[in-house]
Amino acid sequence: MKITAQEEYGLRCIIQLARQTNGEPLMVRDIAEREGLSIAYVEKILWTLSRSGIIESVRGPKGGYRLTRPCSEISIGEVMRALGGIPSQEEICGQFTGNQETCVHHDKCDLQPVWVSITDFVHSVFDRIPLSQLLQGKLEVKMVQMTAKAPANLAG
Amino acid sequence: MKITAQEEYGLRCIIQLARQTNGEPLMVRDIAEREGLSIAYVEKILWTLSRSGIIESVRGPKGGYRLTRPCSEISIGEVMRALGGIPSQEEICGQFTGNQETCVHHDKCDLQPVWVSITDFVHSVFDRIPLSQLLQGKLEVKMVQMTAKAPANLAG
DNA sequence: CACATACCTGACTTATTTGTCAGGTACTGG
DNA sequence: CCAGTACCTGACAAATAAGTCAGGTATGTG
Repeated sequence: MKITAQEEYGLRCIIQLARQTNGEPLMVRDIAEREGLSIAYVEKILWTLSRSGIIESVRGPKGGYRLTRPCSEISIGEVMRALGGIPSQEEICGQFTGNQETCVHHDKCDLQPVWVSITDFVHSVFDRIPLSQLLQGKLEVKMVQMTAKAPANLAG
Repeated sequence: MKITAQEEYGLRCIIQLARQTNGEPLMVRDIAEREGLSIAYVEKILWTLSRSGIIESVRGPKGGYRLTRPCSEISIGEVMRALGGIPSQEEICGQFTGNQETCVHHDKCDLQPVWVSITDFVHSVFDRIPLSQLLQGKLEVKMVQMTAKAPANLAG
């Protein structure tokens, strides 16, 4: 379970935009410098984000990028999805088909409930954290413990 | 946040071993057939798992692989870690350093608490599910909702 | 309207992950 | 002690992700 470069750098770039309180667009060059990334790479990442409508560009002198909505109304989850993000359960099962066209387990998969639970949870966590919350210093995220159990009639 | 092929197929292979109730080793060929994977690929995956000591091989005729402990004493988390698994917080911060040697954010990173919370949680979920629980039909995993908040003095 | 600024975008290179191949080693049975 | 079975292992090939390059387009200023 890996965090991709797209996700990490994409979130970091959009956090830079969220920091921009005066409403003026922020240049790619500035973002690249602040994050220690190349201009070309930041352009590519921001282009991806702008296609999803989360950010928009302003061309010409004094141009740059800015959020299309206040940062309190944009969740991390939305950004993650725009960046490729966490797969849905269908995507997971459709992705690992081995040598076959479809997964050999069909709907009798022991692993599927695990992936579904984890990914659903991660989605729900990310959907509840707006960008604004990341800017307020050390964010505290508390998560109550889960329980896992098989149907009682089969347990033993 | 992607599930890797190693994790998916590694877990599926070890589930096949966990199904083997008579204590006899299971051949690579059988696993490959049941999972729709090539023999060579399954060999590679099982070799990785055997290096970590979770499974062991029996050579020669009637040989194969088996778990080194009862499946009730092996957690998914342990298997995931053997397969590359979920990164620790240090690994995440050390991985995305852009053009620099180290991440430009040092310890003032807005994103770090998010990754730490999520990965800690995922670890704790996986560590609590033993392989035996996966075999008992449809596993139910319930997770109570999390809360996220910034320190009150900075909120607004 | 010319020019500088700064975004736009597809093609390309490089790195990493995924999956295969080939030849080797250990064990068992006759 | 020979032959067949089945694991062992490094090197290679293919696919995907990460990151760069080059030339283009829109906008504001004098």
